[in-house]
Amino acid sequence: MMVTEDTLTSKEQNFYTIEQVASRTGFTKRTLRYYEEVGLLPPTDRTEGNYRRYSEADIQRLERIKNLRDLLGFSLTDIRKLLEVEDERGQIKVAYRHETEDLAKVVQLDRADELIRVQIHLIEQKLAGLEQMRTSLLANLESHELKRKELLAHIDKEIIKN
Amino acid sequence: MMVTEDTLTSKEQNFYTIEQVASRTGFTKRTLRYYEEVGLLPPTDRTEGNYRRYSEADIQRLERIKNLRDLLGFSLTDIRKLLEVEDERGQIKVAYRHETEDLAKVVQLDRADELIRVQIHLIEQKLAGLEQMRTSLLANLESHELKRKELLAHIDKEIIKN
DNA sequence: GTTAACCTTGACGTAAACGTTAATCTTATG
DNA sequence: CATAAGATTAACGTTTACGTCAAGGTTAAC
Repeated sequence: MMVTEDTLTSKEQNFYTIEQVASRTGFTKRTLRYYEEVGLLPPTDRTEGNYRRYSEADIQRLERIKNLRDLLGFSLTDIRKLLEVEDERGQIKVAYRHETEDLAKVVQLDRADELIRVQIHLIEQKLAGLEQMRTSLLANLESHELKRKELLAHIDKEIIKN
Repeated sequence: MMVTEDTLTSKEQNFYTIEQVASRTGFTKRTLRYYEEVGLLPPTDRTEGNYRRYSEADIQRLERIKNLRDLLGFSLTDIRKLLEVEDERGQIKVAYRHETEDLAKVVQLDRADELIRVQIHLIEQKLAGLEQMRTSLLANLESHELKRKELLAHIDKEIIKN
């Protein structure tokens, strides 16, 4: 039998089995392996027996993926690109300590910004479309409200007449 | 050779070939036929020679479908259900002239509103998620701007020193 | 140390949403 | 009326995003 609770609370480093991550994130185990396979999630740590061990960081990345997929409707390819940009940004921060050329840093910042701006543009397009849809739907509700009043007034008249 | 402009402006009834609809909506011709096949778009009128003739109403429905698909990320099955609801609403309007029961109309309006509200809720959730993403990305740009200034200042100092 | 529960990697299967090709028919000009 | 440009259906192909075995290795508990 297997434990259901995490037994590695010793070093405060919390790890999770694929089963635990599946139940906590809502993804299936298959999906978790698939995301690793296609490069959405970097290969996790492994145990001695080659079992995957997920970290808190992995889980947070998965939550991010879920938002991008379910909330924003991005394809996995889109998501991978988005996350690659973020990863690159992370690496820029690391490079900050090892890079000797200040100019090279600036160039990398410029590159990161360029990609971020692309993302923002995409997001703003979706925002505009969604807002338009919303106002249109709200207008529908308004017009229904009017019709409802008319109908109810008419019904009242009928009642009074009898 | 075929005309590129519509030649049927006689009865003010504007019709479009599948090619024209494709270029105006951004869907491919294959997709337009497919949507008809799976019941997303009701079978259009046909010409004598069995060519599809799209109306303005068809185009508007297609724009709606595009929004639901691209902006909200609904599956075609979801969209079909949503549009079926709207069709129901359309039929309510027709029923407006034939329905004798005012109360029945009100009930149907209520039902329609309920479903519209569900859509609005979905949209607002997506809006919130997108706005959060945008502000987060904008914050990134800001912080990069700061770092860039620091780096450039440092570079200037180096230059002056030499 | 065996067994049940859980993991691993293939590898093949599948549903959705179209793409592509083929064979044939229409139709607006020259 | 011939013909090029565009339309039709039918059918098979493709991509994405996983589902589903199958064959075997691992581990905790008895």
